[in-house]
Amino acid sequence: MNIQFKKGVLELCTLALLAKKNRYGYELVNEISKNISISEGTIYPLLRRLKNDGYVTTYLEESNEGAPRKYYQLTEAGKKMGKELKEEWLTFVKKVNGLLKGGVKDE
Amino acid sequence: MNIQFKKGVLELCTLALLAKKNRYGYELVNEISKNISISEGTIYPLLRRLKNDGYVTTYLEESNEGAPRKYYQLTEAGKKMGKELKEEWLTFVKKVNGLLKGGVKDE
DNA sequence: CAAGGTACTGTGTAATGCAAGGTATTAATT
DNA sequence: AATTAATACCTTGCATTACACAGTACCTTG
Repeated sequence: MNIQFKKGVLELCTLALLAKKNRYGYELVNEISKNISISEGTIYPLLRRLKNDGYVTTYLEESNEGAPRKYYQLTEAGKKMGKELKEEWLTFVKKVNGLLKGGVKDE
Repeated sequence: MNIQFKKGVLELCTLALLAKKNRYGYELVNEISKNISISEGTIYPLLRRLKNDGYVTTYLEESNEGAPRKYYQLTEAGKKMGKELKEEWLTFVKKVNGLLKGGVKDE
């Protein structure tokens, strides 16, 4: 998979998944990996960034298996950011697809 | 506009535009800028990379105004690369959009 | 202790932004 | 005619940023 396409999109995906329900980091990696190949070392720094920027809060919860899970929860700012990013993404895709098709017509 | 979304996509757009007809650098900047904001300093290094990788060849042609124009022309490898990148892009977009919608259903 | 689930860190890569520089041609000015 | 301005065009260098990859560390169960 083309690495470059992912830039900026992982943040969008993360916010979108968290908009559905709270999740812990390892779970996010697995969910996203179903569609887009990523590794843990990519998600955790991203989550820390989101927390530093005030888009998510975290809380710990015990797990039946393994270490306690750190759940991530969207703040109001995070929800807003998620919506905006999604809009930007959809607009961006339209523009790119426009370039892919057109380009000959005029001039 | 979200800078990160552009990563990898500019190459795709460039190859797509060149697939329609040969163009010179400055023209490419203007064409792409109609949809996606970029600057010359971004496109020229990209074009050089494409040339080094054997995806395009170049030839000079005089211009009525200003310096002679360096036209960029796709090689066979470039055409192939363009098609592949486009496929990858379309697939990628589908997957991302899938994540944006779904995410709750299963599990 | 072994194994696997979970969280985190550090270093490297690669694409883009931005700013600045450089060349060539035409038009305006002197 | 010579200088200058303006425009079109090409190039380079440094900073930024997100992601990959590999490695560390903890916890729990068997």
